Amino acid sequence: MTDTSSSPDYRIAVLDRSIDLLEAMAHAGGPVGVTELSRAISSTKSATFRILATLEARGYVRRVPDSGKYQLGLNLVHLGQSALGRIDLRTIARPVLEDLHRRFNETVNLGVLSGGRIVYVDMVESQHGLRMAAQVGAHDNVHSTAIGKAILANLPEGQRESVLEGPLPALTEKTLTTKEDLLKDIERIQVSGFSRDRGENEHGASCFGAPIFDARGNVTAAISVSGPDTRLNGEMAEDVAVAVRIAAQDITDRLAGRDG
Amino acid sequence: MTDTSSSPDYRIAVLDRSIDLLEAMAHAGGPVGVTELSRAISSTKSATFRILATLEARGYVRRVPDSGKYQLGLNLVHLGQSALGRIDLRTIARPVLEDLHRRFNETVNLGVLSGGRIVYVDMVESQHGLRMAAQVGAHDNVHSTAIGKAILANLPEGQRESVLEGPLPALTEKTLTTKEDLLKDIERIQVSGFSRDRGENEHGASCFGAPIFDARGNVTAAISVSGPDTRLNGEMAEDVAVAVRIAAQDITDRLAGRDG
DNA sequence: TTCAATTGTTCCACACCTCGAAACGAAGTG
DNA sequence: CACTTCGTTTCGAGGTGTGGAACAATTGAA
Repeated sequence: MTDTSSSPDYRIAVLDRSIDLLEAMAHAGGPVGVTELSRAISSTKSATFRILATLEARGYVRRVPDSGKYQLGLNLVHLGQSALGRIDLRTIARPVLEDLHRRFNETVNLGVLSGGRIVYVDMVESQHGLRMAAQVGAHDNVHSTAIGKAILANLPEGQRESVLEGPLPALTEKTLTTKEDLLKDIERIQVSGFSRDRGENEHGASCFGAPIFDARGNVTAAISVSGPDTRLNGEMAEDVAVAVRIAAQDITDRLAGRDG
Repeated sequence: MTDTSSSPDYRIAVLDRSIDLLEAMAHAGGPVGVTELSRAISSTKSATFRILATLEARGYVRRVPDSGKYQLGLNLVHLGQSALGRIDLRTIARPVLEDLHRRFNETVNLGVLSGGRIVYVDMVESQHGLRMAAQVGAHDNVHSTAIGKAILANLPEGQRESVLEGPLPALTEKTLTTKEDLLKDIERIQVSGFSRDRGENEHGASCFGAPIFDARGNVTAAISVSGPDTRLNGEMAEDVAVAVRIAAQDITDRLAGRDG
């Protein structure tokens, strides 16, 4: 994501480069060396080495013993948890997610809109071998997920427009990729109170979502229940849709201080 | 933590300062303004503003709407999860932690040694109202925790010495604060195979721990079961001690590829 | 409503910080 | 043994990030 706003550029180059490096390490999926990282961030070995040395001294990068390679350090976990911990939503929503999980034994997700993307902030995974799964902290699309569409349907007009005018890539052959198609779906969501992802984000997966509002009535998050469409169909699907809507309303009520 | 090694100083000042700022925000526990942050990191408002602008552009800091204050951004979650995800240990250990939790309904922890401190990487909390609890990503002392002492007892001599020569602060009146006392306790741990924290880290808490070894036989982590000493005593305590040792051995076997 | 205090934002001269290139030592490979 | 590649170190220099000041916006008290 680049800053395309018209605000003056206060960016600090070496800090941008350091973030590039951390993201490259997250992407690498295993220990990486100085030279490989310098190539990944289009920098020199000496500049890369100095960034690594600073991050290592502070515990944000770790040198793998006897290998000369680096990986992300555990102090990032604390910052990540602190970032998550700031969300009262997560604490309040958790019991509701667990109730849904107990009832249907499918994967239950909680996501928020952040930087034009959905970020998963909590998750209770199904115990079935075949199940939907993602990772807390992972990003996903707005236009092709049940959580994203549930939020989109309840955003103020201007914010919705800026999402719909943006890129709408096809993830599967079922993804809605035009503004017109999405607006029709959004109308249905506004009437029914829940969203549905019929294999739009992941082939063979089905997912029901519903929006969560804060005390001022702004949509801030959504929850969803997802699984293979071989399980989430017929009467089961109707039960899940109803339950997700009620659960999301329950979370909204708790956030507003109304007893559930 | 400052880098006190004798290695040449490759530190980048603005990166150190940026990390100071992120840590100050994590510590603040709520949205903070530019001036407050500049004071917290002993910098000027303009320098602080530029760091915030860069971090905000990249999603690592978020500006709270209509307030001019900042809080940690959700992109930190992804880095934190990536840092955690690198630990196969966590995935392998989780079912074992859950078994211990089901059996005793006390808080079960998994921790690793990192930067001379214990970092909790996973945790299953007791369902009792009165329970031990911490946060994944949180740090703790080596010399006063069951996890820390379990690791300490199995470190190579040189590594153990450097911990024991370091500061050994008293957390409670029961904390072992001399190298001599800790060495006696370490001998007992080496013979029995488990460690015990009798209110050394937290008044009124009891905790049993056992070490986990990697495929090469190096101690890398430990698990523990903890609760109030009103519950963890007598025969129950003996059962927990035995179970923790067996569980840690189970995790060690799984890491080495031996069927549990 | 007015005023003072505080905070957030912007600007610019310049000091010094970070850079890149080059060199060196170590490790691995044929 | 020779060559290649990588990690580490050094240093002169250019340009980046700084700090202080000024300005705009916000807040709170009278």
